[in-house]
Amino acid sequence: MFKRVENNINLAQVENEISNYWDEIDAFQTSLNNRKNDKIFRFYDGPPFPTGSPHYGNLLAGVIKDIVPRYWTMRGYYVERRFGWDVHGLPIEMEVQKNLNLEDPQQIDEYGIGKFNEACRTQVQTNTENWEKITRKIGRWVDFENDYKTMDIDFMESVWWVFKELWEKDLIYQDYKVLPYSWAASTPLSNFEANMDYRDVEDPSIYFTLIAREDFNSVKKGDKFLIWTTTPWCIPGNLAIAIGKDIDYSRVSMNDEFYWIATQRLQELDEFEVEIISSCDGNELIGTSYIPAYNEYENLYSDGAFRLIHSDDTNTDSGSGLVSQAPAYGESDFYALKNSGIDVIADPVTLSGKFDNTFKELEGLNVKDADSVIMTQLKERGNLFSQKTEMHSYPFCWRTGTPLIYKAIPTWFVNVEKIRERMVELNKETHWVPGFIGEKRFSNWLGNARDWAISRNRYWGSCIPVWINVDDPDDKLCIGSVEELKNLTGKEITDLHRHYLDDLIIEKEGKTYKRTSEVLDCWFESGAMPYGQQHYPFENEELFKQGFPADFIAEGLDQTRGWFYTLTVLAVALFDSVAFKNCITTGMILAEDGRKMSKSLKNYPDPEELLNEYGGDSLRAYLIDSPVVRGEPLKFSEEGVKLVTRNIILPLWNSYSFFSTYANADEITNEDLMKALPVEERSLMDRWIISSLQSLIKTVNEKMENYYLYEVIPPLMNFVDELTNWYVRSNRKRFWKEKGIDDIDKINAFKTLHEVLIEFNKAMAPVLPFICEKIYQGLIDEDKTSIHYCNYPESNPNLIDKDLEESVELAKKIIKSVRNLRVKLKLPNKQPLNSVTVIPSYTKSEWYLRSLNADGLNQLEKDFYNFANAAALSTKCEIKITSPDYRYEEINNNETLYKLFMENAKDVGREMILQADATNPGLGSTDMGNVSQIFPSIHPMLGIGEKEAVNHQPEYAAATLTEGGHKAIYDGAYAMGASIIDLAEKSLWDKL
RNA sequence: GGGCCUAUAGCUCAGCCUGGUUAGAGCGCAUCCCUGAUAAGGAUGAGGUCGUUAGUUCAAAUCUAACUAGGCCCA
Repeated sequence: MFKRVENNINLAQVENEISNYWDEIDAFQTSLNNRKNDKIFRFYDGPPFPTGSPHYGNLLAGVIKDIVPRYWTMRGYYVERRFGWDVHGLPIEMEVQKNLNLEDPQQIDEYGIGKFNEACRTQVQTNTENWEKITRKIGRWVDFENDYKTMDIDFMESVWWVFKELWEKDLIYQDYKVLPYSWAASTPLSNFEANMDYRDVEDPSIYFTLIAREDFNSVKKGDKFLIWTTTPWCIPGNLAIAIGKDIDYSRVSMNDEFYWIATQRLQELDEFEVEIISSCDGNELIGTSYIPAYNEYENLYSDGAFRLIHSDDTNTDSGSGLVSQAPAYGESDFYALKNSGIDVIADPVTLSGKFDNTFKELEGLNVKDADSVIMTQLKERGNLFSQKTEMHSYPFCWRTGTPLIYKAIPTWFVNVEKIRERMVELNKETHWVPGFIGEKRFSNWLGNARDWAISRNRYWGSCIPVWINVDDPDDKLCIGSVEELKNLTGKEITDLHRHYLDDLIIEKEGKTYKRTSEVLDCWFESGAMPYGQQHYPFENEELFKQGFPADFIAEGLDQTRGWFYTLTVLAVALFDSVAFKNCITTGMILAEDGRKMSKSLKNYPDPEELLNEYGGDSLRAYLIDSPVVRGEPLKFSEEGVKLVTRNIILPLWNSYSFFSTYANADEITNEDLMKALPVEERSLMDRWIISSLQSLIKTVNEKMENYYLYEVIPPLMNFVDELTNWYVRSNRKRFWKEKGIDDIDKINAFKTLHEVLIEFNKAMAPVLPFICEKIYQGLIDEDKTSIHYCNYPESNPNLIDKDLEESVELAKKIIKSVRNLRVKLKLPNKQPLNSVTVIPSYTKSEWYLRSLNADGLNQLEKDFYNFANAAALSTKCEIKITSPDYRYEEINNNETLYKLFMENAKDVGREMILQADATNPGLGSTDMGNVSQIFPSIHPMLGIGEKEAVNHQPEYAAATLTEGGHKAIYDGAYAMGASIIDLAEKSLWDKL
């Protein structure tokens, strides 16, 4: 017997009970074990940083990463789901620094790297608890025990293997990178940190001049190049002047001297009396040599320094169109020199932000203090042209409050440019949802990829496994495994973090090697995750190969530059393969006001409280049925979650509670249900709801197989409506019949509802794992089982009856129309009607109505009336069907017919043209034009593009029809000849 | 400054690819009905210069271009 359930339901409480039940029967593990010997569906979990508690973005990713694996598990695959933690990197270090009150790297060094790193390790572990709790609440099945952490020695060893593979493929090199730098903290900062404290400050704004060394094209020796800068302290490091090759420059005379300036910037000299001597393109100036303001780096002249070069970043929006280039202090300067083939760098500034002894007059001066000294010196040497100050926005160190500078720091790179074309090529193999992310955004990004800077001057991370000969910096050893390191050092290796490695010296062939101090960018580790989580190639080789590349991953849009990218770089570099075959990219979740969710503004509901109120299923359904799954932003609204609860989850529960109430009252058992007739012998309505469910299952499978999650919820919602508002509502009386009266029909009804509920809940189970489990448990007799062990329903084409579905669709329309009429006529809903006259607006309706009513089949008729009862028609009410008249006047006067006509008009029109073209080659634009000429005042109805018709390309001759279509068809056809009239008749009426 | 995305009813979004109907849905709002699935259910109605401008076309929410605003990422 079926248990009776309350129709009141406390979702969060029920979900908690279900969670406990799953624990009890070890449901997740069992669902995996059941598929142990089946095909593998490989899923990669993108590792989150365990800082703070999870936000909605994490939850969204978690939901998608649960739905898809649940679906494929039910489809019969083995889907391992290991949780991943990205535990290295700056965010954790920051958190720990704050806890320990350590302000900068110097203080960390004093505190002790070992103690600091161990504090990071502890911090990571305390954070993970919260994640487990919330993950449980959203119903995500994922293995926390058999997780992977980027700090595990196995993971870190695989990272070393990856690094060494790249090393041996000659994809790793060392160079400089210009980074935001805080001299007070003696450390480079991430861009993120650099953006944290911008202030408006007053800085010098000067024009200075540099003198042409010799004649070059229109440049004469002694000419002065006019250059603008707001950072005078960079002038000692100047090695070039950038111009734009397409910018026009003028040589002007002023006080008997000759100056060069961009023609568009001549206004800078308005206050002087100037005369333009000549002008030329920047192109002609490239290569001109000049004398630097300071001569300490004069030796670099022979290496190509002190020339005019091109830079894309030069513009004429401000300044003079000539820009001082100091490659050590500006990223764009650095690349401009590189691109010009000048491989020199000059950096007279120490790590503490002071000038070294290169410049005697500046030694020991802080760069900002040096500004005024340098300006004085320029003035003395005659290089200063003008001097004022300017307010602008400038980055400051968020910790020390001192101005940041940009400075070239030695950095390790992966040579991505070498493989980027291959990355673009291979990326085409990945199925992206939504498509534009992969085809446009990610593909563009790959195509423009620059070499990847992978080293960080930090502490808590995987170490760069390179030991350098202390006497010869070009002699380097790359270590690719623990074993290798052990053999070379003779020491037992138990951990690969800095404090275990920094003191390990390698003595080899009489030479001494010491490790380079940097750690790896933690993005490198996340990209190495496919290998790290399996400890490949040291273990699990077979397992790894079976599951690479991944079948599926999902993350937010921001990961196109993050995880998606790093996965791709490493997979292409190592295996010439994509890393994942299918990728769902989600949009960003914003607060309801459209701004970013912000803890301080409190403009969003706390995730945990929201889950306690509405439950995980509600949140899941809300997120999946929103723009985020199409890669667009979502304005998160608590009200939206509430609505989903009301529109999907409660009605679904109600339909089950309806079943349980009456099945219980009638003491119906599973054995009773076995007595039901086969589907094809059941009533029309039973066959209809079953057919509709089968069609739904077909659709849902198609969408899920292609990862179009956002196209899954609407049809599911639509079915909930059909089930609750049409099937249950119009069949209630069948369930209420007393015993002994038409027992079999009652059993059929119960059986149908029972079947539909079970199958529908299976179909919903990946999306709403809790409520579907709860309902399933109430419908079956078995113990200790779970809906998630079931096979996913597959559509049975024998049970699908499209004509029947359309008939019912039509019946629904009639019923709605009758309700509508009652309202308009102010007739009470229950007042019996003697007759209702239905004028179907097109032939097909008539056909359907006949099949419903006039087939002579009592059962059909009865069913239809049952159904009609929903509209409170009397069972004695006569439904008259009259034939519609197809004369064209009516088309315009009949809304339904008109709509239908227009739906078909295009096809009819196209066919007419094709036919006309085939049978009457003489028919061309003129004829078609005539048609529209004949009735210009009525409507332009038959249109054809001149070109297409003249060229006789019927496939392009997409004649279409507008308003007044029917008359137009007749008239148009008349204009074209009788054969077309026949065609018009035939094909039009066939369709109508 | 660059790449990508978005702009349609008070709100959230369909429709656009493949031009042609009287531009749809849900929520909200108003009015009414039901009260034997009731923290429900149903009906009706009001509400839209389809971001702006130009172009292509007989015809543009739909195609093209420019612009404006917002988002994400990168400089």
